[in-house]
Amino acid sequence: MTGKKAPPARRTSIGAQRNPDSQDAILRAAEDILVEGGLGAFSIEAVARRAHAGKPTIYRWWPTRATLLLDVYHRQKYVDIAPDTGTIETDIFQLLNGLLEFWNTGHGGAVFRSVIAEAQTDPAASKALAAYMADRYQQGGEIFRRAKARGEVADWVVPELAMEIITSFVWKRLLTDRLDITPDELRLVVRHLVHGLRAP
Amino acid sequence: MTGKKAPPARRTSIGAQRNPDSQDAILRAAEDILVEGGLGAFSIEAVARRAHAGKPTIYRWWPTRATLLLDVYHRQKYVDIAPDTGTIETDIFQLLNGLLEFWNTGHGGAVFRSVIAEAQTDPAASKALAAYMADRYQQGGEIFRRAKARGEVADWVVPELAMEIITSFVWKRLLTDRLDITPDELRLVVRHLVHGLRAP
DNA sequence: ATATAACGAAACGGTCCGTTTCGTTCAAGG
DNA sequence: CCTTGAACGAAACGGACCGTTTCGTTATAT
Repeated sequence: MTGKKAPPARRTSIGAQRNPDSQDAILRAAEDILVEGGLGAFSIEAVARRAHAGKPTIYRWWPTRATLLLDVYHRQKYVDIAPDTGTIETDIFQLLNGLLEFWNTGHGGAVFRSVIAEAQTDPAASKALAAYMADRYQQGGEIFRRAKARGEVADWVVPELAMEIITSFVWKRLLTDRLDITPDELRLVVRHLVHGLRAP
Repeated sequence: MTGKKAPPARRTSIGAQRNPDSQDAILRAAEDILVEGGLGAFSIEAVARRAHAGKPTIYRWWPTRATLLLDVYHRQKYVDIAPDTGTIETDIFQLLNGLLEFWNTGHGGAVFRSVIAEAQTDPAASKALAAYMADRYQQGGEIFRRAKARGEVADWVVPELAMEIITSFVWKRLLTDRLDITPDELRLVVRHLVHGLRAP
């Protein structure tokens, strides 16, 4: 819960400039609706009602549903994408575990699911998501660059591609409502990824 | 393209029983709309218009949007989920390559994307998708059972989990509009999965 | 002091929702 | 053979949300 109504009375213009109170109220209302009712309940009308804001105010600053959604998403503060524990296997475990915790405990999971779903309909959301993911892969790829420098991972490993591979499993779990992964299960998954499937 | 209008004139009741012509027309119209306009264009109204069907006829047989969507999806005929080439690496390559071709060349990709997106909103769709996936993992897990019998993959590998892992990468690519994977790239991905990321 | 822009509220025409009402066509059962 | 009942397409319903416009108010920027 991020709260519902900060000013009890009517909020109004503060002159010829954007009202940060309105902005906050709208983003908070949007997040609350998304978490409580999912993407199905997420409409501009509903956000406007809950935030006690006018629809034109929302449309002025967020021209589409997707931009508002992405703004809610970006307000979430994220986990460490490139932990440095000294070994690649624990790095990956830590990364995925942090991601799962972020999705499970906060509102991150519900919001991110919605962004992905929106991207299946709205090309702008799709593009924004792609750009965001590319950036994450670039940053997170650091754990593989370090591991390659240590001689720990094979030289044919492409850091960005490896990042994409190791995160795709938890993506799928997020989208199929099966985020209840125990640390033991996660360790097994990481083992699959690091050591491969071959017999020793 | 599955065509648009089979009977040029008005289609009517054939008595106190379901009219298969109407059923076909509705499913074809639904698929066409989905492929042409995506999930955003997919409404019961639009399907009824295009199929020259009454809305009550659709609601009678498909109580929700999700059930119609899933029916369209299930009409797609699918690829071999458990190829048997003799080695696990080529088995996996063949499996993923078939999946990519199915998604890229036919309508399978567009339809499946929509099903996943719908599952983020509709709990019924989510449940149906989960059941379908569990079944696919069970069937596809056969390639790992065979490989374990050959002593080719490690004995700690869980077939169903391994299936989930190897398919999650292409899932993510489907959902982020990046299915343009060359055979070389795919081979590299499979290499990641089979041999792991470690240095030899 | 005036021009300008953001604000919330209310209302607009339009689309889709899910349902009901109608006249029809025809299989099933007495 | 003839009545009953169910499925059919069409049309219309109230309701929700869309994206936009119109309004009176507020206060910054010039």
